[in-house]
Amino acid sequence: MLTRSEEDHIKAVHALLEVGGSASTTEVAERLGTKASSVTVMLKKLADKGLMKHEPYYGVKLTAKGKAAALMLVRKHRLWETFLVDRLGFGWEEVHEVAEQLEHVRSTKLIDSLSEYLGNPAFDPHGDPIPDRNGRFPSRSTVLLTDCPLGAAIRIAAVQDGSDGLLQLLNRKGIGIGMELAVAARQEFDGSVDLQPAKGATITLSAMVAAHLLVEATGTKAKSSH
Amino acid sequence: MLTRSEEDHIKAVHALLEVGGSASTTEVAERLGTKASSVTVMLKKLADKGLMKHEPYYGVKLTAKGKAAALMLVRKHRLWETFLVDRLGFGWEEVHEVAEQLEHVRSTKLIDSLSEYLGNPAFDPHGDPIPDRNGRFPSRSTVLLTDCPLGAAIRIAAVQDGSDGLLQLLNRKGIGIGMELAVAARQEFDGSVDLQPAKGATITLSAMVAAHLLVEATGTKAKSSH
DNA sequence: ATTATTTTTTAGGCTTGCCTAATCTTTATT
DNA sequence: AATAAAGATTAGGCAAGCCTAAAAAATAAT
Repeated sequence: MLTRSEEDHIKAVHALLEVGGSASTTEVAERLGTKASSVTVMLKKLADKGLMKHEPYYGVKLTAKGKAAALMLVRKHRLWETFLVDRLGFGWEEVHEVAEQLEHVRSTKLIDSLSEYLGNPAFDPHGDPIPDRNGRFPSRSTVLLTDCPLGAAIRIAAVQDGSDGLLQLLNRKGIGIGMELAVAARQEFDGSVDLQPAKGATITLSAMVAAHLLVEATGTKAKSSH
Repeated sequence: MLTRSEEDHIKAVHALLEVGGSASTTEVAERLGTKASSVTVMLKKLADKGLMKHEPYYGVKLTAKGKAAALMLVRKHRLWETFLVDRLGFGWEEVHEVAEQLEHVRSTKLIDSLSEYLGNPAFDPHGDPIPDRNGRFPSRSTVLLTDCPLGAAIRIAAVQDGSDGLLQLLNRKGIGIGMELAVAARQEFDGSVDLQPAKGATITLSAMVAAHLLVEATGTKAKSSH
């Protein structure tokens, strides 16, 4: 059985491999608020347990077993976030820390019951996909708002790596998951994007914010720019 | 801030003081599955933190601060049990272990939201009272089934210290919290009790089982024995 | 290519929370 | 009251996880 610290390390490695393709000792340490030396020892231990492949000085990869463990943690984390927001009325910027604790509770029955109770949601309040009990992700074709053609009709699908500050900013601008908009303009100068809701004022997002937003194209075809 | 182990010790001490009036080092150790020597050290540490009064060789008492901490743990435990049974469909004999983990999650907002979500229940699925956020218990006058006069009309209020085995036995006999019955007979020989539901066959409980059942008198007056 | 820098690993310590074994202290027994 | 038994505490160890400092390896810069 895994300790809490072991679970944290697996989750950190998995998250880093997801985005960057590599998970360095230092990066893992930063993410966990520990030191590289501690991480080295821990990764070695997890490698001995068969959860990772660790080539000293060359980084780590997760084994199938390690990946399954990571996905189960992601599943638990996102289901609890969904519970906190949908049922207990938390704001989406408040849930991370609590979910971080809840995800370590060990009970298969609990997590499967929770999923069912919530209606087996496929996406969490931030729009991130929730793996099913076999570790399979729901499929969906999304693209970064940054890469969206001008005039495209889109739906906000997810906020990637949303810090509390970013989520609060989106709250203030009135942007939420599932919201439908059109890409009205993009400023060459600073990369900022203007979004037009069906009704109401245009919303301007900086390039920095846009780079965190995953969107999916809606049925409506993109208009050519004018 | 308290560690998980510290919380476990406080809870054990509180539980022992509740029933027996005293909490010996050995009893605490048995309850936690550790050794008396470890408990001694831990209690001393908690005393240093101002949560207990520890007179070596003479036992411990909880300070106001310690008692508040214990009550908050009881509150969390019982609210989670209620959630598991009422919302996720767990059986009342399955919830203890999971609640044991959930009770250590730290978030005032979480527990208050959960309570509200559940309708601020005053009693958990075993009939045990749930302290409010200020540590106050709901009041109710109950008596052990063992001490109930013959002929009394009663309602099952709670199961005290119900092991999984006991709870399963009660399941099989069809006894549940809130059930209304009359005390139909008591056998001198073995102390067993016959209970008569409004409809259906008489249920016989051994003295050992009856000693775990807390009941409250219902409106109906007790008939004299015949 | 050699040196400098950055990154990773190893070595040695510290704290927490547990253990066993030995030493009190209190309580029971004779 | 003296001794035996039971219970509590202290002493010394051990594993987990973290740390700092030093050594080793990989990468970057001259």
